[in-house]
Amino acid sequence: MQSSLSTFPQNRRIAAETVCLPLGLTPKGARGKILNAALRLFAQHGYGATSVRDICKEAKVQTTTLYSHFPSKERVLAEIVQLGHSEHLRRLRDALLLCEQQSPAEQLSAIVRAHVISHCEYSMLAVVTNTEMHALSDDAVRPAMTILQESESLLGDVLQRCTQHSIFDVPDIELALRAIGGMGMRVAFWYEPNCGKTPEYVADTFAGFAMRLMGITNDQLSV
Amino acid sequence: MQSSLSTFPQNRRIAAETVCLPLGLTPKGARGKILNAALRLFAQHGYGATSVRDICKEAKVQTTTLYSHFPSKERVLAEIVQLGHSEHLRRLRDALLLCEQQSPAEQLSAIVRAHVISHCEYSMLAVVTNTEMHALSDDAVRPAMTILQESESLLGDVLQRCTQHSIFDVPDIELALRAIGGMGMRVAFWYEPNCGKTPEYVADTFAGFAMRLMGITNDQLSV
Amino acid sequence: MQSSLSTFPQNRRIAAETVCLPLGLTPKGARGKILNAALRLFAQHGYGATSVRDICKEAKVQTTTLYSHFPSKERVLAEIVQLGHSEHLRRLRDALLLCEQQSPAEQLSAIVRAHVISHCEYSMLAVVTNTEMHALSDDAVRPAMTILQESESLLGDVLQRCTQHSIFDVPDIELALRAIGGMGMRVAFWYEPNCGKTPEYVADTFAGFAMRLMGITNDQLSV
Amino acid sequence: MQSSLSTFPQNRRIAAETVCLPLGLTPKGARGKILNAALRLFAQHGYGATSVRDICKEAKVQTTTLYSHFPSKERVLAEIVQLGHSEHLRRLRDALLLCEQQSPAEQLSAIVRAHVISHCEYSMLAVVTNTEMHALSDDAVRPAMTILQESESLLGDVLQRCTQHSIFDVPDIELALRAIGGMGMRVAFWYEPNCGKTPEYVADTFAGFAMRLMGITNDQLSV
DNA sequence: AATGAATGAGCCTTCATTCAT
DNA sequence: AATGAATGAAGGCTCATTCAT
Repeated sequence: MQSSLSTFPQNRRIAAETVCLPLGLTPKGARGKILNAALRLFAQHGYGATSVRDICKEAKVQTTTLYSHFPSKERVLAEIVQLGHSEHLRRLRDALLLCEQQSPAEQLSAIVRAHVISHCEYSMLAVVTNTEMHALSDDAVRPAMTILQESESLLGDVLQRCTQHSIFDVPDIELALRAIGGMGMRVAFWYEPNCGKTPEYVADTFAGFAMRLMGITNDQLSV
Repeated sequence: MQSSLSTFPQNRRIAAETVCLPLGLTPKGARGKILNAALRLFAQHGYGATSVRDICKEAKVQTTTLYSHFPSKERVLAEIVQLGHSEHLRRLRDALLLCEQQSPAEQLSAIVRAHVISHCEYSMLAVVTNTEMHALSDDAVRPAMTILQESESLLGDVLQRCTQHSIFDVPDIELALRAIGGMGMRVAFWYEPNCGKTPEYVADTFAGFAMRLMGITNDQLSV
Repeated sequence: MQSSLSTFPQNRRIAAETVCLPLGLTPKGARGKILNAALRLFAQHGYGATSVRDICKEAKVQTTTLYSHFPSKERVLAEIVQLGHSEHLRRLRDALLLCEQQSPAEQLSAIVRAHVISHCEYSMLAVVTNTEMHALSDDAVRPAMTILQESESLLGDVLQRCTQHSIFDVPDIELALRAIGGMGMRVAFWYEPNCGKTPEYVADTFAGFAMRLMGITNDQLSV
Repeated sequence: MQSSLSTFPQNRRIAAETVCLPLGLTPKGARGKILNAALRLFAQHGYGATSVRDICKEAKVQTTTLYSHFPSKERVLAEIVQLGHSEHLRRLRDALLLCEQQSPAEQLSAIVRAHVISHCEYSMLAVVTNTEMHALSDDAVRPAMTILQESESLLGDVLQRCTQHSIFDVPDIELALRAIGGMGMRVAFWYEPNCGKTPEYVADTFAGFAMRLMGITNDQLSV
């Protein structure tokens, strides 16, 4: 078991190295190169430890080019954070749409799976989104914060619906929400494509964890 | 349910505001004032966004005084990180020592409780310890990393022992470890003394979550 | 005779005040202004006692402008030192080229004259080049050192050739080299345009000194 | 011949490494240790590049101990410079006293010998004395300057007396003074005990050089 | 859009020095 | 004398950003 558990692998922040922005959401040209470069550097070294020069060197553009695409370094981060939360919300929503008519248990499973998979696939985005938000000013975070709260409401609502079915039995729904949300968020820090597990496998397993945590047993599920 | 779930409250990083270093571990005099000030600022704004001048203003000492106690800003962080991991490990160890002779289930409960309580009580320390490690050089992280891995081994060993009892049923012990560890770590970000729940209550609830996650039911426990 | 002999006049280091970089070698724009300012300040107060801010104030540029032209304060000095040694070597070479076919005595006279004149005309450069080299790191001095040794070899070779003519009579050629080199180097410290002597006059006189020092008499010369 | 001529050996400033303050003039106790340490460091790295902490570490005393012996770092240098010029003057005087009744030629030889020998034996002192004087304030240099001028007058007077004898023939006595003084001063930079020549040998040779430079021939001398 | 030079604030750190003890 | 902690100024250097071109 030993160090396979290490939450901070060699680079002590995020295990993944290559996966960056969701392809569909990456702008073309300089803008996209800058966002991808910034994402990687923010994820690996943090916003504060990354200079505009660093970003531009990584993106292979001039320093001043960045300023013709973004008004400030902060806006680069804001864009990434926004993009991260948006994509996350979109995934949760899409997952729920596919099982609207099904049982709360199915919905719980679906939303946790979506939550986990997006933290595996866009781990860099998730790490930056979750750990560098404090570098943004009040005005700059507000939109991202709104989206974040919507995502949390989505999960919260599912849990709420679960409590209305007797097969669930959860002592504190708020804590359950935090526990399920938290275990999924951490995935972004340790998951990496070569870790031997597929995103789907991790997602299935974590969905099972969430179900159990909510007081449902495998036996009950399979019934 | 609403925004009470927000993982990033007003300061968008850590909810707690006052609790700092463990009392027993705080050095006397300027050294202690500096560590506490740095801890608070690192927790709230991050290492990179905190200047030595900021720390000294908060600690009400001169910048040169800081340098007569620490050789560099990096060493201030290193000391905090080390202290955080040490205290965490100590708590896990102490908790396990008290139930050495008891069942794996009791041990699991005890270690998760210790894990969660220390993330409630020393939330700032936990946040810095877990999110600012990447700012340290290889040499500076090494000792803290060693302690961190020991803590993880401790929890991993308990989980391993659980699998040898038929009342547990866990599909992937490594993922269980990450899930249990992760949900506890996130506690530091949202817990704050006035949130309406005591550390003990949160700890008990999370210990229950962990137990369920490992496939044990309340019924089985009470037997 | 009195104090006109003082080797350390009013500013106790170098008598000259205005002459700076060789015109032909001065880069245009900010780079040239910085080099000239640094040269004057290094000559007058030394490298260690001159701050980057001092240089920039003298050059009337921002400190950051300096850093867009030079990677460090050390490189500013390195550039000056290199430039000084290069120009010195060039002068010695040019002088020798003009009398390649002539007698060793003519060559000795020519090289000493060149040595002295360049120490008169570029006295600041010579002072910095000769007294501030120790502030450079091993890597930074190496190129300048190479040029310096080439200059010394040039003079040494001339002396060597002199010994093969019976009109010369020198007990220790190495010491003769050091004496002739040394008396020329010191010129940079006391010579200044208003001292009442032209560089040519000083050079002629010192060339005569060198000749005598090598054991040749005026009588023999005129023969 | 080649690099044996290098005026800036490996440490690029002074060849000598061990010889420090004249034994007889070194104060006992902490004061002496501090002066010797400062001398070595000033000689090797320059006054500006040597910190009070450096001096104290080298002298193996506390930083504050220095301040109970000297009012400032500048006074440490002032003391060394003064001591250097005093010792130099004393040596010139003593040498002249021994040949007061003899010919100007004997006197010239004697004073040049004393000049050179003291630059060999106290090379560190000479280097600091000659290259770091500019770091002193006007008030702090004045006494040393007075002594320096006295030394120069001593040599100047000897040269003056030489001109009154027809065996000498010097075109410009001021330049002769600068040449003879200068070649002797440079000795401190390259002489070191293991260079293969004794101070006496160097002194004799340089005295011969000075004599020739003044227009006197060996033949005339031996007559 | 893109370029190269420039800007001014601020970074971490070290300096010489002082003061109670 | 000697100590350890403290002081305030200044050190070299990098930052995000702007502006003519």
